[in-house]
Amino acid sequence: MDERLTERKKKVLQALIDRYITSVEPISSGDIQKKYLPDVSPATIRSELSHLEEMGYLIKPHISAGRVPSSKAYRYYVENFISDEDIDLEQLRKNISQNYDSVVEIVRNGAKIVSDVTNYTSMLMIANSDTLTIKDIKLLDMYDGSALVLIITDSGVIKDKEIKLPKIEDNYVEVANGLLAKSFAGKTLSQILSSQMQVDLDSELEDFRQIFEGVFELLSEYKKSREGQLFVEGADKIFDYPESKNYDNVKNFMSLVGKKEKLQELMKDDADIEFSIKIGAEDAAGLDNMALVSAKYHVKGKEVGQLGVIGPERMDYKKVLSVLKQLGKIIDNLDD
Amino acid sequence: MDERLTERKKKVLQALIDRYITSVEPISSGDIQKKYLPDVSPATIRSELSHLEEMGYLIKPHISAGRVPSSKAYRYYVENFISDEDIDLEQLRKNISQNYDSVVEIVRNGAKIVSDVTNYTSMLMIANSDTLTIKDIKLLDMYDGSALVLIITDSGVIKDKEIKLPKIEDNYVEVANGLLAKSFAGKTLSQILSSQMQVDLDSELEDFRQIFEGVFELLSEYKKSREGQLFVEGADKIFDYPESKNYDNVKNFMSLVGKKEKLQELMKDDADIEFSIKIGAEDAAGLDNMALVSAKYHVKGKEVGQLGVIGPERMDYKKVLSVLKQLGKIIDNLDD
DNA sequence: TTTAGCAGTCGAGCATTGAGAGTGCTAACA
DNA sequence: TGTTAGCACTCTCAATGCTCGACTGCTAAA
Repeated sequence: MDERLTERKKKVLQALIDRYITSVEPISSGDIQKKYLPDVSPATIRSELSHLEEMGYLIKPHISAGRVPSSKAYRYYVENFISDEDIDLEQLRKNISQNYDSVVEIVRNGAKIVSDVTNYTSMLMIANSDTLTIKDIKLLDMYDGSALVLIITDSGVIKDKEIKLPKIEDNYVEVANGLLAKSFAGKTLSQILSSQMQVDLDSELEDFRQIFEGVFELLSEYKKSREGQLFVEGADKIFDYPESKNYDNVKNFMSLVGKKEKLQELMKDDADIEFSIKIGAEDAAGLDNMALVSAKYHVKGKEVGQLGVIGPERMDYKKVLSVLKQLGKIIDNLDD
Repeated sequence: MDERLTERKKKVLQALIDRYITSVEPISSGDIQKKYLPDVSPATIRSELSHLEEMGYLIKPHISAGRVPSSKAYRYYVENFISDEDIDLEQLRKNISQNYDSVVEIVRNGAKIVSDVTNYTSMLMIANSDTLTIKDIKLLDMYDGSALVLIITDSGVIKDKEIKLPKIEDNYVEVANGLLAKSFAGKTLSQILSSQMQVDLDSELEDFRQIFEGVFELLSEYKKSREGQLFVEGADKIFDYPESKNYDNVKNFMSLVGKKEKLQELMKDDADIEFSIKIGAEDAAGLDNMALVSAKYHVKGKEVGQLGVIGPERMDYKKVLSVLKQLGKIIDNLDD
């Protein structure tokens, strides 16, 4: 989009969006003139508006109403009108430190925090664990025919689970431990779970096949259990928006928020972008009149998931972006 | 409530409710006469209806409309008109076995299953862990200044976590293990976490205070992390109900479903009842025009949580109860 | 006790109306 | 060429009144 807007058109557009975001009612030429551009007449603004409408930035609900921003306008808005200075860091910090004790709690409650602070519906999706690296695997004999499997990973997470042991010979567990470490240490979860590697092991380590199969099963179960888990908070926030006056909006919103798979899909879409903003149905099917802002989260530099906000297209992008950014920093910078 | 209803009144009431549950529109005298009691005239039914209304079982939305059941009517209905025979066991079994492989998955997806099958919003709450019994606690030296804590409980759950070790002397971990086992084995989580016991230990085991404190912390964190976790599925189901035509209904419903604390409270209320049915605001504040059916869940005889359905007051109680009962049996009877 | 008949009540749907809000256009002006 | 005032036009919204249809409650008779 290399359409250039004149300075005045920019001003008008920004004024209209700013105003619309707070009032959520069609904005008229007189409105803008009074509060933002008192030096020109409403008629002038009308002609600017009508031009902006031609360019696709504005929509008229009907002929005798004011105008409303289009998705394109919001996109222009987030790209051009939002700067980092708008961020209110301290307030969020205070808010969080007042209500949450530990880091773990903050991460666990990420969605709730964001929803509380922004007053929009928000969601937290746990990153998939493909790049999780195994540091060590240990079997711990429980002396009752089973063993405890400990999987030590690079993100400090340890997965525990019991598996049944085959007939136990004296140093069976010990040997198995050595083999497991040798086979798995340093590998990522997805490397391990690729079928190729399974075949290799099958032929080489016949005696320990059972153990290995158990471990594979545990790993894949673990992976599955973490796969894109998604938590939604504040779904009822929509009733605080004026948009909820319109039944279809509520229904759309709710049916989207209810479909976790759909949300996961939306969140996953841009796995490689730090911040993603999707506005309206043109950006993602099903997002009619809605927008989704999401951000990656890291703990000690390692990606742990995504946090997102979903709300009406006219959401307060400044606020949402600043909250997501700040929370991201807070989470990433903590020393456990 | 020891009001006796005549046989005919019962018939009329049941007919009206049955009909209302499917049509969700006020039921008229003629309606009932035609489909249920063709041997008497509408006028007769009218007088019965007007009597039932006096008794508080029926409500007239307005004078020229038919009648609608009151909360009291639903209560009478679930207590008197539902028998166990109505249950359709096979279909549910099939449905579940088609879509889910393992028991773990069924438990994890309990809310989703119930929501899918009943077409109502449903929720799953994990039981609190007060009665969880510790079988053993083991420290596993990681040789990097920290140790892995393994807590082996009676429900096969094993909690894993690292804690920092104080200066390590040779057999420190070994001794600690002995002490931990001696102190904790056989106790329940709530026994351990009572402050009384902490004091005992403080005086007796000064050298290992740090370890014990670490373990206490882990246990209480564990408890907290499991405390009444609640998952809601199918919140958007309300849009399939005719009730959603009414904006206030939707809003009420959504704001209840959005408030997890409130839902937890409602679920916890009757912790000692196997099946609980709450109908309308008289049974629980905030439940206007809604009903909540919930049931305890057990795995191998041990309570693991509650499953509930929340929907309009006129929900299909037969179906919901049968699904909850059957799923309960399926979960309890499985051999891992 | 039951019933038929009938008057009475109310809601849903529809058309009509007037007020209010904004726009687009035109013609004049800088 | 860009800006402006003025005005006609369009459309929504809320209020009003109307009719139609659906039930009920009552009364009087069986």
